[in-house]
Amino acid sequence: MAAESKKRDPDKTRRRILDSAFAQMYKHGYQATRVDAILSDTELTKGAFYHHFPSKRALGEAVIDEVLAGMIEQMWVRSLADYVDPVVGIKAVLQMIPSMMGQQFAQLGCPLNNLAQEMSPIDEVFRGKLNRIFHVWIDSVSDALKRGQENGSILPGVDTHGAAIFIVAAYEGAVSMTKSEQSNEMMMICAEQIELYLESLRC
Amino acid sequence: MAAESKKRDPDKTRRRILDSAFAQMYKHGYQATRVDAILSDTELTKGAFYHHFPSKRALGEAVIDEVLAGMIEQMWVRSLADYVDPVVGIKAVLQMIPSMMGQQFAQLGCPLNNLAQEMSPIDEVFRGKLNRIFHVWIDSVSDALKRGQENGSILPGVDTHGAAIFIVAAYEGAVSMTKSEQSNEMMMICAEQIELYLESLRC
DNA sequence: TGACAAACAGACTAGTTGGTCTGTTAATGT
DNA sequence: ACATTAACAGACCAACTAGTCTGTTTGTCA
Repeated sequence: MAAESKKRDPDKTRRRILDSAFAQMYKHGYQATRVDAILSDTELTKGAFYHHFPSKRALGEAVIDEVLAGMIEQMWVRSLADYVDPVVGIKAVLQMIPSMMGQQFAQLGCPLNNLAQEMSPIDEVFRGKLNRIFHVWIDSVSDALKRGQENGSILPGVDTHGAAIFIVAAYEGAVSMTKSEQSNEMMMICAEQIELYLESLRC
Repeated sequence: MAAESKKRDPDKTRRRILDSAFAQMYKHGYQATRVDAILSDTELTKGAFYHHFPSKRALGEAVIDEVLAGMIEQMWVRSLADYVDPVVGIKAVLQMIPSMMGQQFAQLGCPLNNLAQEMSPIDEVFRGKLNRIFHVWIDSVSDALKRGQENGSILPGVDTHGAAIFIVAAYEGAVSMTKSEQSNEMMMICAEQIELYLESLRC
């Protein structure tokens, strides 16, 4: 049978909740995300929801741990590892992301930064989780730059940690401006300047 | 009489509401700001509040128009106008703001960017107001750079508009990282790199 | 096949929240 | 002094929201 919609699949159900929650949190933020909205979106009920998650907060934390962290891992950490030249790698990622996520990215910004900005001042647990992801990201950029120094594509004098922080910060700033403007124009202008900065790290 | 707390001063009352609302919105965002919280903070009542503002939304818009816009005007537009050398001016503002706003800035970030990130995807009116302020800010940086080109402190080849956008973006990114980390360390590291970028615009 | 637990269904609740409505009090102009 | 209105006071309400509780159904394993 093809239409086996009545069959139970707890793992899939949990995933659906997680995905719907991510979409809601991405657009409205954690606080403005409504459990009821997730329920009508997934066509599930209160019973199903609270069977899989003890609370809205637990769901929020699970979204960070199981969805968000994986996205950064996939988009940045793994991608950068593929390139010998970090400048080429970072440039490639910078152009891949907007095209991969499409219009949504210009409208909704960076899901990690969105949540970090909302939650950092009001919840230490959320902030800790989000900030740790930021540092995984920064470290992956820093590592790429270090490898570049070892293979002679990056100037030896470059402070890789400081540069990595700035690259992530500049990128987040560019995404923020893009979101405020609701147009990819801002992203392209900023990307140009970031690339200029990246070239200045070259040998 | 010194203690004239019973006297009525509608302008001052309105200001108190506006200031309290700004503080709440700065910390929690617009959506999570509660009218009741403003009332207990200002020790006013529902009657007073809804006499001065027809709705929470109108209050939010007033905070943007009357508080936020003024802050950017004061912090950036007026400050930059005082300097002949735009690089010196931007550097000075970059260091003035965190020291002026103190610990709050590292914890709560940039009030303009906070609101823009929260509201841009879900409310066109808010986004329009916030984005306009961003452009006033960008234009003031752009104008400073143009004056620098005229008086020979900035390279003639520099795209002042693009550079101005990037400076604001990089600054917002730096503030975001600082807020996520809850430490001024991020701000200082990024400021260093921004200054490096600024020097590259020099003659 | 029959017990037993996991997976779900959905009515219900207690606490919030923005906003309304009917007053009361202070200023202001005549 | 008196009328009139702006500025406020605060009880009240309807809609909403996270979470609970009592079931019912489905899978699993002996």
